[in-house]
Amino acid sequence: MSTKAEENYLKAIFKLSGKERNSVSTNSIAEELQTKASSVSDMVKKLSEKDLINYVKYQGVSLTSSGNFLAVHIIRKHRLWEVFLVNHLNFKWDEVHDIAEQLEHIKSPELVSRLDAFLNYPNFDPHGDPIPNENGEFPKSTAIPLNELQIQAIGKVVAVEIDDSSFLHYLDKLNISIGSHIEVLELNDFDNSIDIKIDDVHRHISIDVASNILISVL
Amino acid sequence: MSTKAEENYLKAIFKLSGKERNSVSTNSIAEELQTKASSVSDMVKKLSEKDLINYVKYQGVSLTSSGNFLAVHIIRKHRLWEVFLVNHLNFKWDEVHDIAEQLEHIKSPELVSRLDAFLNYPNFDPHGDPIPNENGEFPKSTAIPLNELQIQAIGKVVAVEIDDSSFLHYLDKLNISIGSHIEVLELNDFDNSIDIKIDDVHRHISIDVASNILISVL
DNA sequence: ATATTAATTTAGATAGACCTAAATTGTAGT
DNA sequence: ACTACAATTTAGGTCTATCTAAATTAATAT
Repeated sequence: MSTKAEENYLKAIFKLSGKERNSVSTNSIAEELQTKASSVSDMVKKLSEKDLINYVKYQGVSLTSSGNFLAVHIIRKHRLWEVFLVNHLNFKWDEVHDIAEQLEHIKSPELVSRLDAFLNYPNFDPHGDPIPNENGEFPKSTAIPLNELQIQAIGKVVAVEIDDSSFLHYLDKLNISIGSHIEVLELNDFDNSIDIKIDDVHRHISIDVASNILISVL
Repeated sequence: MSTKAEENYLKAIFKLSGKERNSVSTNSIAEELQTKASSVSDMVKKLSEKDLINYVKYQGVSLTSSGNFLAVHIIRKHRLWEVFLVNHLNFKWDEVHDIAEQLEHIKSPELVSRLDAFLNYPNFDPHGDPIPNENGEFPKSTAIPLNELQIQAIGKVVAVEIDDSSFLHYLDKLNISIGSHIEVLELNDFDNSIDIKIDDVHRHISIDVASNILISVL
């Protein structure tokens, strides 16, 4: 049985290793989990003994298939709970992260599958992030980050890559939400910022914001 | 901020001290929480330092008003989640206890009040147990244990006092559920067992079962 | 090739929650 | 009033998950 701390480490490693399944450094895990590198060294040893990660001293870690499976299932729970909180308890999308962080550690496979059914087997959470099914498979998405669009491209916001409340709050202020239609007006080479049009309003956004907004091109 | 362990102790003390708010012994807490008396001694000291309980060595403990408040709110969360699990996720009443034990420790006042609203401010959980409101006040009930009924009395089952799945399963087998109509046919002095009629079927039940079924007399 | 530096690991502590075994206290029965 | 026993507490240890500070290893730059 995995502890909450272990689950948080697996989730962090999953997140950091990205789609390319890169190996992840001790320091980056420490940064992600707001803890010290020495603590990470300790935990990484334990996870390795449990065969949840591959670990060679001084060479970073990567998830084993069972570690990956566990991580994905925690993400599944997190995102299902977010759907519940937003769709049924009327939370806003920027309010649910911390609560879902707690709920994701509830242990009951039956609960997860019934929650999934109750929510009508959603494929995406309120931030547009894909929800893996019980086999750990993610729904496909062809979305690309807003900053990779061509000039004059028109697309629809399908997801955001950060679930941090200050970021989401900022998007709310710009009137950007899942489903918003966006047209790229101008790409500014000097700072990589972008001029866009949303609901006929012109906006100027930074690369940091744009790269975390996923678009499906129309 | 209270830990899970502390919350479980407060809940246990609340349960054991009963309506009379009796002082509770170390041993009984250990028994209730399936732990050792020495562990209870340790924890009781900590809770006392936090002013959640009154504690004098060798003389048992009782909840302070803030301890009581906390305990009641955990019970509130537990019971609200049980309503959710049974009414919305279609769990059976004998399946929800362990999951609610986990959910009750989720920390988010906003979540509790929204869940309460979503569930339509229920007064009783699926076992008929009263759900305290946000001020910690329990809805009144005039129900009495089945074993205290007079012969020939007719009543309705309004609650059960044990949440244990084997007990609930047994009641299912006897066809007893919240709302069942029961008539007392015979009281057997020698073993305090009772003959009852449910849905025109005669049943024989022990005092141990009867004392945990609460009846509202018709 | 080697020295510096940055990343990582180890050593040794701490805090929470538990344990066993030993010591202490309260109380019931004579 | 005293003794025996049961209940309770203390002492000292374990395990998990942290930490700081020191030591080690890897990588980089000259």
